[in-house]
Amino acid sequence: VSVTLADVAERAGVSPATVSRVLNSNYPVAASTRERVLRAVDELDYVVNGHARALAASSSDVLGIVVNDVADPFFGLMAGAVQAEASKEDLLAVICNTAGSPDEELRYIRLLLRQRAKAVVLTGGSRSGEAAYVEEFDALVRQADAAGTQVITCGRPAVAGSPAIALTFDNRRGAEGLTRHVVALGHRRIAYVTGPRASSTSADRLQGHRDALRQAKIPFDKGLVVHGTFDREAGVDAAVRLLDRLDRPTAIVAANDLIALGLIAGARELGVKVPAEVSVVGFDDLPFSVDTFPSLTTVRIPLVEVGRRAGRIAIGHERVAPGSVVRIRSELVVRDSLAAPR
Amino acid sequence: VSVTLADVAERAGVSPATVSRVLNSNYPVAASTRERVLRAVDELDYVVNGHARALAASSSDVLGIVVNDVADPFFGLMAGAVQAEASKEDLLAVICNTAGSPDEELRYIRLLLRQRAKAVVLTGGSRSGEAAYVEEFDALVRQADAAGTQVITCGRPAVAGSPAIALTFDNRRGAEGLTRHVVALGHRRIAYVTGPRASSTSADRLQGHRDALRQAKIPFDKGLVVHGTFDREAGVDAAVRLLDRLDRPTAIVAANDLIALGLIAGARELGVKVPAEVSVVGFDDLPFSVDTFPSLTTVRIPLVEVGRRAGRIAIGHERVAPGSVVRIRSELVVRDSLAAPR
DNA sequence: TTGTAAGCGTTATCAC
DNA sequence: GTGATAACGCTTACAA
Repeated sequence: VSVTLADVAERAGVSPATVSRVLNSNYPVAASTRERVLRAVDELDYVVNGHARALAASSSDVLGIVVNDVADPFFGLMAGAVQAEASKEDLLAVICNTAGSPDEELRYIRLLLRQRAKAVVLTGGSRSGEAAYVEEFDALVRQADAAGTQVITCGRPAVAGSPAIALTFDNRRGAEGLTRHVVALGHRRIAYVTGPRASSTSADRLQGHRDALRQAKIPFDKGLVVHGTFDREAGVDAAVRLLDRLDRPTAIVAANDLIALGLIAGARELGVKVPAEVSVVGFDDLPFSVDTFPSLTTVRIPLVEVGRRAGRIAIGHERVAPGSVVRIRSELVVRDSLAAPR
Repeated sequence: VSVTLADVAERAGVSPATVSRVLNSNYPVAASTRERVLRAVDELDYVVNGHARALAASSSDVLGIVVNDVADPFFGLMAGAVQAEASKEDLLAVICNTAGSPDEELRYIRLLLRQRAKAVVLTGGSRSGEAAYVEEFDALVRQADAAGTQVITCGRPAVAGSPAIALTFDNRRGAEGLTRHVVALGHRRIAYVTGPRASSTSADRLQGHRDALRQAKIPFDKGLVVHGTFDREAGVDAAVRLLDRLDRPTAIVAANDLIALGLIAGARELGVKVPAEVSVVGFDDLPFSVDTFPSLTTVRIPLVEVGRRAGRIAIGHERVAPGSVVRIRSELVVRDSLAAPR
């Protein structure tokens, strides 16, 4: 069905090579010939076959970005920044949405490797636990390295011996500092709403929270931990579970801002005042966290900078040795959703 | 540098054809042979060349989604929904971020056509005005049709005679209803903060606003219109311009929720109470609009359903004739950011 | 300036 | 079951 370069050549009365030259304008071609070729292209609605081209020229100008959830600004911010850098080098960045599925993630990585992408940027934490996944993932990273595709992770723990370049977030320390701050204000009964069990980000942040509790000699109470997902709804659900009872906590620490947002919304629905009756804090400092009411106390991760950095490494503007680990610092951001307990 | 199928064949002591058969498991192969081949694949870290495969098999399992801004949930919601549908058919959806640049948009569409994507889903309004862009865009849609790539637009005005399938938003009617509602509450001095001039979405919504003013016999005052972009910052800027003066409007209509969010934030900074001193309304009903303070009165566009619909059409689960137009209805959502003027 | 022809790394159609 | 071998549609020396 498809019209090929040969068809165009025939129609223009020239050789395929000439058509190719016109199309790539990387070689002198007589103006009149060029003219005829372009007309033929137009008349036939010809579109080069990218696969054939990539195969023949063994070139590739695409760069992949893998995200868990495009609708979550946490990922959107990083992805957008990577894309912006990529476009500076005329690379085309394609974003792949796994919707949180490990299988989809692997499928997309495979796709990108098959397409010989220049680089693959993986955003978000890894999945601990699932052995098959971890093994396959590591194998893919090795293959990528062998095939010359650079792998850059953003927010995933560095794997010893892996050729991937890791931009890591100090989730544990950030969470520790956050809870320490909550404790410093006098809170003792502090709940925690965590993300998916399998997520390394969840695990690290929860660990940081526990570190802070231990330092303050506050016993860790499992009954005050709610497990869920990383989205707003999880926060709303958790609010109901934590606030609709007599022995409610004076503060709730959320594993991310989206959950915190849900907590605030849930509290409002239940008629519980934030921060007067319960404090809520988040993590990530997504743009909306300044617009919630009350505005959110949280831990800032410079996501746009992370994306920009990953992009620059991917396009070779910043040279980093394979296997390097770049630690991204997070920072406490104090706003209005946290106050001393009454 | 790259290891090829032939390398694997040699290592396994079989022919390339056999390796191919093992890899695609679409043909009987002796278990022992298969075993050897797989080991060779593993040892060599072999990754099939997707371009060669696509060329030889003339197959393609990718679907493209073009968005203006990944970090904007307006696009993220649609893109995520399209992706979710695509994955049901084992298609891989790649999202391309144009960052609002017409050139990038065209580049990505070209990329997708070259890659012989199954379908291309274009989200967001079109750019009116720029003739060269419009012409090139229409040419690409024609080429896509010729090459068998289905084009589906979401929120872009339908083009007569175009083979693209258009899911259109009733921006004009939605905006008209919104402003009519504002007027009904008694507002007469109503400002409008619009998006990019070249955007069809901007133009349509502003037109709807003017329609409503005309019906109410309220003269249109250019001094009350602020031009900007579709993001939060534009709203903050507009707030300063509109509220920091004596003859300030009693209500401000924003071209989208992000702008409205900025307006509310700006008003708060200026110490102007919403809705007591100024009402603010938005458009789109993004998820956060229920979490702002006060919550946002807006017009709902069912973005997730739109994306799902586009996805279903793209994967052939829903049959729609080329050139069809599907009108998506919008709906007024009344919340707290709008009140009668004092 | 233009044409010829040899790849690029797969898959698919034959034979064996 | 397995192995040659011809496509697939393009780029790029090398010739002319």
